[in-house]
Amino acid sequence: MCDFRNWRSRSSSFGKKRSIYAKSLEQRRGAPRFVFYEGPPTANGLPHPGHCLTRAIKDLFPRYKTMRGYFCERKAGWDTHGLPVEVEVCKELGIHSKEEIEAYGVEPFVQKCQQSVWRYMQEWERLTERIAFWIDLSQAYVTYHQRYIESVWWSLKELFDRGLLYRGHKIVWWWAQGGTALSSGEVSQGYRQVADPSVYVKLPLVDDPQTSLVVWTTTPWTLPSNTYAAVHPDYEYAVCRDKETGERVIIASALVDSLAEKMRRQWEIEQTVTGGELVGRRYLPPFDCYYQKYGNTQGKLIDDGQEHLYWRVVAADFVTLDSGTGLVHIAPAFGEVDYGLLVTEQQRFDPAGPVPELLCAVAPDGKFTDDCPAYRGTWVKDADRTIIRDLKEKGVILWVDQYLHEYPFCWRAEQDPLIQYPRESWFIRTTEFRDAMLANNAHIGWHPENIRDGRFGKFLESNVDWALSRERFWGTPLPIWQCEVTGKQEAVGSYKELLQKPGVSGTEVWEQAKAANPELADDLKIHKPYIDAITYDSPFAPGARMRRVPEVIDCWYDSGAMPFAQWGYPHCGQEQFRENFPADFISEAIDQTRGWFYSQLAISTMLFGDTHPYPHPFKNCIVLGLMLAEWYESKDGKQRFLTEEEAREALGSNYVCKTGKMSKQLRNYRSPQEIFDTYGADALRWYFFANQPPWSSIIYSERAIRDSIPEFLLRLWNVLSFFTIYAEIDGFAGPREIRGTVDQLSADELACASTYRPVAQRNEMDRWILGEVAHTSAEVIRRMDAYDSFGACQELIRLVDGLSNWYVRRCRDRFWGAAPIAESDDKADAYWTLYEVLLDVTKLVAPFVPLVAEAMWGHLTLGCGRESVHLCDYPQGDMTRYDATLAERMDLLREIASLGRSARMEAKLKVRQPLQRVEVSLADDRHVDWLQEHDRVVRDELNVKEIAYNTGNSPYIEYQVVPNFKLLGPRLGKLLPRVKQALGEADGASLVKQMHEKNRIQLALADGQTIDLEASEVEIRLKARPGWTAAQGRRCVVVLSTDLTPALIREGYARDLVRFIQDMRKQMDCQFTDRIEIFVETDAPELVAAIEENAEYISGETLATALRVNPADGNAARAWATYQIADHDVRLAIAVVSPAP
RNA sequence: GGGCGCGUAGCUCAGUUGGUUAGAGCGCGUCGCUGAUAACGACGAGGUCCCAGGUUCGAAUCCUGGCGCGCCCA
Repeated sequence: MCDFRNWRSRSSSFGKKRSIYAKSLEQRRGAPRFVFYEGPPTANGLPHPGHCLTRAIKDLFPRYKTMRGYFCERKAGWDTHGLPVEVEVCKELGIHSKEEIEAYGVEPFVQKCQQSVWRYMQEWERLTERIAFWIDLSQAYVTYHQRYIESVWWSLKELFDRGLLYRGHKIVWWWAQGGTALSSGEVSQGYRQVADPSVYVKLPLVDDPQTSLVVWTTTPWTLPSNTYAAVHPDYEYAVCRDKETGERVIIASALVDSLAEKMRRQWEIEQTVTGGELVGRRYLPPFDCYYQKYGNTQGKLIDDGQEHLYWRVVAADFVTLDSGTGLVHIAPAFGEVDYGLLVTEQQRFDPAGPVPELLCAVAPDGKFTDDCPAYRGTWVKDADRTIIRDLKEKGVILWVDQYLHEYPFCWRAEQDPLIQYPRESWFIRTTEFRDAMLANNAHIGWHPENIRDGRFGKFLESNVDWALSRERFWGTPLPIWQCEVTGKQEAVGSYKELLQKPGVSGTEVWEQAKAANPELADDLKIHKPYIDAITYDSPFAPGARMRRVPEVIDCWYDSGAMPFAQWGYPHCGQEQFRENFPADFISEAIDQTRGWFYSQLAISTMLFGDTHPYPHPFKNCIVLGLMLAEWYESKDGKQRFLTEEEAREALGSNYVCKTGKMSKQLRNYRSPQEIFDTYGADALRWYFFANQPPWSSIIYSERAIRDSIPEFLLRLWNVLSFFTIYAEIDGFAGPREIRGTVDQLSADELACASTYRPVAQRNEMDRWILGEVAHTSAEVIRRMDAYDSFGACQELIRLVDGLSNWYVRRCRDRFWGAAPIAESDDKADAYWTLYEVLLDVTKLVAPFVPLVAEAMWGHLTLGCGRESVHLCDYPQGDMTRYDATLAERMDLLREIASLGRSARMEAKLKVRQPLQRVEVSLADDRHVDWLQEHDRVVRDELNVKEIAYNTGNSPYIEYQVVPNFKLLGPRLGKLLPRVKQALGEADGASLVKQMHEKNRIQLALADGQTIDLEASEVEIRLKARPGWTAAQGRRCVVVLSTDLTPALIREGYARDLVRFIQDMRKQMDCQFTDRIEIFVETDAPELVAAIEENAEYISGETLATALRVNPADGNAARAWATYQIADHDVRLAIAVVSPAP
């Protein structure tokens, strides 16, 4: 007998599982590949529940495809570079800034980073094992390994040589005091509300100095670097004459009234123009520091003609009317969109001549440079006040007040405001591939589909060049060496290539470090600072040296290169790459849209777009939803609990249930480890798979996980438990009875057992459930092949429900019979059917719940055949076994039973009370004969003596004929409501009669028109007439006869008695096979009569060898218990006469 | 501010080209079963399908506009 709790803690040894994984691969070698790419997690943080979901989904499909016959290798990978690693190490060292790292020493710092990467490796490996994620950790690719980096280098050299890598500016959030850029995460931590000056500045037109553009800014210090003024080309602008001063200002028409009121001016609109008409007008900037030099400089446009480089009106779609004036001061050095505008302008000019440059009067330390002598050396924020004063004197300030807004400060130095600042950066010209990427994207199978044209497609459409470089330490070094004299650059594709350069030197730095500390990982030699030491002779200038540029690259590039870099391609692994490109399947959470999904697609499109047909590098991607936590907290939010029980204990009813982001700080979720220990990994897996489509957000709720167990896992396990109990009793040893080879225990193999009979010879129930299994297999395959794991789970749930609540429930007595299997075909059939179903179900669920399935396999195979269910083929679903008509009939049978129970409930007649008769009225007569032949189950289920079926007139029901809207809608259109009405008003019975006789209905409408309706165009519904104990469904009505005869009542008493005896058996811990003697004492003659009349039935049900009513030795010492039947006391005692062996 | 997604039972969610009684599980209630038993089963109550317009013979479903929530990006 098996204990359902066993599988919870069941966890076979890692070593054994690994070997089965290896075997599962080995036996598919040479088969078509199913290629899976592992998106590399970072192992320098603890895994959390979200990772469980990704790992579960990533495991499901490879397991499924392997069982389906594909060869699916699963190579693990680790993402190891990047800022998070540096931050961890900084925390450990208690330092923050880049300067501090440099003071500490780049060499020891990088060494620490390399070690830190593996800090939580064990936890990751344990999670991977516990959630039964089959992946080859021993062959994992690691992004800091030399082989990996050289592969990345090769790709960068390709891009460089094709002119796709360039140096430009990137506007970053800059901590001037610390001299470092902050990541967006860091920036968002530091926002707080401040009051900044709000300044409206006049920019007089060059050709009409009495008229000024008006721009608005909250950062006056950016005004010396002003380059353009932007308008929205579609907005209307007003030229307003100030009635007091006579001067004119230009602002957006929509804002004239509100601004005039704010500034207490009286403006009269002289003229309106569109933004487009303003484009090209020149103005005088607020400061002349650059104007003196460039004020009249013109450049040659690519489309012929000349234009002034700076201080013109330009068009920009990002201009809004929400604040300001509808005209925007553009300082490209200090704003990302501003910079974008400059780039757009630059592209209009012929690069042979002068082109607009980035005007930046501020140094990296946040102080003004010589470009702006008036404020030289002043910290920009301190200069604001002086700037406003100077501009006032100059008469170009229209208005000044204060503006409250959120502004970011440095999270490590709270008094330091961040500024947007241009840094030199390397870019990849991804914008050139925008259309190619979109074309590639169009071929990808996204799940859910909307990602393609939605979030991901939209992201691609607004593509900007990839800012590749990072001014950091721990990352893949950018493989570009630069001539110290000419500044000319070249890319290097491998370490070997580097060493072969002429006059190479500097390798000794690494060699010495390694000699001093032999423990150092060899992969470090290709990292900073060792790689920076390597220089060689410049091919561009005699005597000059080539030195590496100092940057490392964005670690997203690392992971995006994994389709080839995991093999070290092209330096090695060319064959592996060819065989494993592109991937059939990847999966990550939605936050990877701009991360790994993009980096992979972008790199692959650029490198392999010309040589490989789309899509690549992945064909299908399941985009997972975010995982949310659920917890309970006190109403003031101060106390938090993970379960409702804990909350209730501590707070009574003063708690609320919350769902929200998972948070390490809040500690609002349970560790996956605890869930595994309590409920088992499969419970978690099944919850993830079966409770919602993977792309909807998932609430990680302990309660929900627990509650999801009974519906499927426990139910399935109980069926197995039922089977094993009786298999033991009857000595049914399935696999051992097979003469011949026992391997996967397929139908062919089972057929070799002497008691196994062809399915066609078995009864309806057996054929039905085997058909259900076949049908479900086919459906599960269809859905899994479409990456619809949720739908597949629904099918499995349906199957197990039918198995447990119909097949086993209705077939129990077949297992209870006394005859040995060898002598009872029916019993043998029951065993072989249930056995085969369980085997197939075990295989079907194996990819979903591998641990439970493996335990089931063990119980079913008794050590015969394949050692693991995971080495079996997935059941294909033998559809010759599926009889659609039988399935429909069985469905109807279940519906009748259900309606019958409903009717009993209404009449308050418990099932133990037998009834003489039910009437079943059906909408049509297609299945009547069959139902009549097979109604034993219904009689049993409803405890009735007879069932009468009818499809004609019945006193209990009336007919309702309704149109088949789907068919008639297109045919009749507007006529349909009238047809519906006419059908409703006509006499249902006569319509049905007409239908039976002519197979069509002629319907007269109110206006005299006649409509001809075919049988398929209407639907006949049944309705119980009021006053009967009846229940109605779509297809039938079940009516109960509630008249009880004395004999029926007595039979009900007997069933009551049986129930009490069974109760006593249970209390006495009787074995299922124990025989007993029953003693009954009662004064009620009708009970005595009932017992005597049904003695055989009572003894049979309770395995009694003797039934003594009011025995002569009534006072003998027995364990009497008193029960009540129909208000009479009944005293009962039982004694075991022959215990089970 | 922009993009994407989501609003369906007390809770968590299904609902496949629009078709007339909107489903499941949990929870709740009533009852049953007691040879699957530290289980199991049935039945029931519970819905303005966020709101308002529109398209249509017909809308939870399609369109438009609101409102609310979430994520991503500014």
